[in-house]
Amino acid sequence: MINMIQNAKDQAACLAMAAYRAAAADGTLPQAEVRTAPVEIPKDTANGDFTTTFALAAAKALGRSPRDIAQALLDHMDLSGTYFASAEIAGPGFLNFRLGLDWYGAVCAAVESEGADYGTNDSLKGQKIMVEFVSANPTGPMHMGNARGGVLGDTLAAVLAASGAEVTREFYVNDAGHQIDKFAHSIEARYLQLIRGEDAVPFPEDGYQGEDIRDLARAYYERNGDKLADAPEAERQETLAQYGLSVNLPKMKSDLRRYKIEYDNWFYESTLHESGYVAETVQLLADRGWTYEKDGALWLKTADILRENLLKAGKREKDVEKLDLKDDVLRRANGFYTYFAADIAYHRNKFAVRGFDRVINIWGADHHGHVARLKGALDALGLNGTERLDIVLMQLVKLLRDGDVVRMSKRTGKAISLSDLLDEIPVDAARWFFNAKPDTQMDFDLGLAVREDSENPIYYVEYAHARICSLLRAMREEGATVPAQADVDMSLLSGETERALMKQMAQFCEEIKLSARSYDPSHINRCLQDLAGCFHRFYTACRIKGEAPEVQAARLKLADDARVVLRNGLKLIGVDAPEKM
RNA sequence: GCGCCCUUAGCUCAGCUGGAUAGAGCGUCUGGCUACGGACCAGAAGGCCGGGGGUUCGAAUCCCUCAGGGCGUACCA
Repeated sequence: MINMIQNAKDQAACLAMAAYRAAAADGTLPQAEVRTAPVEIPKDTANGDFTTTFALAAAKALGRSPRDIAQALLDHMDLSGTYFASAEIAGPGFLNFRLGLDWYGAVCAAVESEGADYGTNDSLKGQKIMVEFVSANPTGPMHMGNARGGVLGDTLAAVLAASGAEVTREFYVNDAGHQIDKFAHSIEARYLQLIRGEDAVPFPEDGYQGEDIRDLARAYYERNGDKLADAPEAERQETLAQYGLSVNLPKMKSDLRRYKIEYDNWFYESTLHESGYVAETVQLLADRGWTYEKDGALWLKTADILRENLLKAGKREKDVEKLDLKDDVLRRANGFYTYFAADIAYHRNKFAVRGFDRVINIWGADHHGHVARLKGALDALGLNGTERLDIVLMQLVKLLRDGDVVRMSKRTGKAISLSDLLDEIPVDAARWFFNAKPDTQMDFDLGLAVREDSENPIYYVEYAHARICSLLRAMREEGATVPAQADVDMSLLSGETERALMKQMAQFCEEIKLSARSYDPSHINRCLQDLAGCFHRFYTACRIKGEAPEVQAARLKLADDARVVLRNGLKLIGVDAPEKM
């Protein structure tokens, strides 16, 4: 919970504001409405640890040059008892602060006192959030897109939880509807082909062609023989579909577990249909006047809903007219509900029944046309989907092997599945690489991911952790122990590399918060890479073993602190922190 | 056609709510341990931030426009 970056920023802002008030009080600066002093970290830390642009921003309102304002602030500022050792004016009017030893000591103290919880914050405290991700069709194996979505969802859930939210990870099982019929028809055809011969039974035109369908039919046949051959068609299809799901779902669960993803809940679409919740939800939309019948089907007035939302969001009327918005079918002429209807019911359930404050879905970018429609439908139900439902769209993955595009698995000749991927590369490498910014198209190089050298960033980070563990082992053998922070003389850790390391340890807290806020946990990867770099540089510059006892103790403590932060960060993204490599 | 996303170093990408000389990693080149793990470290070269306009003290960042790439526009899921 302790975030020393935030604390320092707050303090710098207070100092600047207090200085301004003092300067205004004695007439050095004119009185004006100035609410806050923005504080940031300079790009080039040679300019200081923190800076405020107060003087630049207020120049106009105060009618003075930025440098004059900054000088007046400096003249009215008292740094005693603060985290800062000095302040100075630079450039066009920046006021730069330099941190003192107390701040660095506070960072190390926070790592010591919080341990495995170090880095967490409470910015989302009290919020009940669901992250729904992967939710792959259970009619076949999971593919590469699911690999990326799996990591993103799982890691996003982790940083949200680390920000204080009560998080539920959910998998939505599409075990109903059209694609299950297709699944049933496909297995049925393969099953009957086994009994009557390939030529005697036509395969449905839009059926699933994959080898896995044949495998399911064969497995059922081997276990149960031809007992379904003369059964009524509906019963045969239902039995085979259920059999297929009973094989596929455990396989998906085990593949995901192998990927280190554990869900809190698997939610079955079929339950929404069986309980009448889909029908009830559609009825509710009808009651509210959002539906109409045409050509035997029941339609949702999506166009009206979207138009209203767009105008509310500030779009111009003529731009909205150009969009050619269309309505959606909720119940087909054949009486069956569409996927969209079920999806509305599912999301109504998340908010209205299970009481989530916020719902985040990870979707492939190819579904983006669906986003506004689903949000709008929830708005129409009075559930404020526009505000409370967030869809993270992830661009698709282009798979490469040493620079060449890979489409098919060498072994099976089919699209690469999640389990193929994990056969080829270590799970930690997959998790590291797929934790990338969702909205950029991504090249994933299998050759790079398995390479165990400096080209592969994951080893750089893991190596830092293993190196520290190795040091600690060696020191333990010599009888040296990691001291308590209270016994560390911080003035012995005032070198450039030590300071940089401690600052990066503090920055970790910010990155978790930022990852949660921006729904982009890849900040953690970069932060860890930087942290590992800080450690390696410190370790190269500063010997530990054999130094004077107080120096050795202080540096050993710092190394151990770095180990804790590295481990916490790797845990967030689901990568092991190895003690040896 | 219309809409959404993307474009920063040779490659993969950072750049948070506009701030100082646009940063990392890899690759390339040059260096560095008889001492804690060289899977490391130091240094160098490498850029009209896709093009063009605008907004302002100040733009990679905000607005407009053009170009290139991806995706979508179903009584599919």
